[in-house]
Amino acid sequence: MAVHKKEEFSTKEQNLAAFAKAISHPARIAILSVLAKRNQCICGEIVEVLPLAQSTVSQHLKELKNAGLIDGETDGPRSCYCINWKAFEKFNTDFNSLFEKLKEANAKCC
Amino acid sequence: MAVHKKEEFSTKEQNLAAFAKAISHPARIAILSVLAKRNQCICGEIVEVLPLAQSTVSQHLKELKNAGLIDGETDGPRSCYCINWKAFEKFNTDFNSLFEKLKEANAKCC
DNA sequence: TTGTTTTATCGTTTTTATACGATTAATAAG
DNA sequence: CTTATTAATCGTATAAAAACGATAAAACAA
Repeated sequence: MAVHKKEEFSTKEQNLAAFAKAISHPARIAILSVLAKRNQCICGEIVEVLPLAQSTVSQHLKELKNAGLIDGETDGPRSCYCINWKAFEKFNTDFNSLFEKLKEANAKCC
Repeated sequence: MAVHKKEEFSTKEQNLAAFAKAISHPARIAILSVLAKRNQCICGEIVEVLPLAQSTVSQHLKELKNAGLIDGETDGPRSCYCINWKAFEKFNTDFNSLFEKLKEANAKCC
């Protein structure tokens, strides 16, 4: 049991789910929000704003980066991060292509 | 350790994260996609389409319902589900209000 | 070279999620 | 009343996520 079957779904479904997973924690929403407001930001500034330990923030940043939602590069001993807007545009497109089609129908159950 | 700190973030951040969490699994994306295409659908039809056991699908449906993304009502021994479009509109609004503002800036790191 | 600052990684613990089979509950059909 | 159909729930096993402290690595400063 507990064998994961994610790979049995379509690529589009997997991609959408992966993006959603990346933003499925309030800390990561908060990180993205800070990056959106400041355009770019070093790790330490994010740690100051969040109610989490440095190692935990670093972990969240890593997940966001792995999911492709942010880019990061080192600047001396610091790490500078910014949002990868292309990933957000892709999410919006795929999201709408799956769910927007019938919105005007506004059906109720049965 | 491993104390969860989700409650220390803003309501908006928590709501966005909760919505994202609900769609963070390809099976739930697939369920929503089926519901969007068919407008409404009984549980058994969804089970037929997905590569998962009935109990697992039922679990996913419960999560989607708890998160407010779908509505469901019983029809005899069957259960009929449909998408709650209002929840999707709210997600779109909140999502954009957090992240859309600086898109045109399109900044690169540092 | 030595020390300081900054961030990433490691190891660990606790909690949550995923998945299934088995069972239960409820309705419909005979 | 009995039986079949349908879906939800329970119990359980495994996997993944969240969080922290401690440590390591890298760059800069003294």
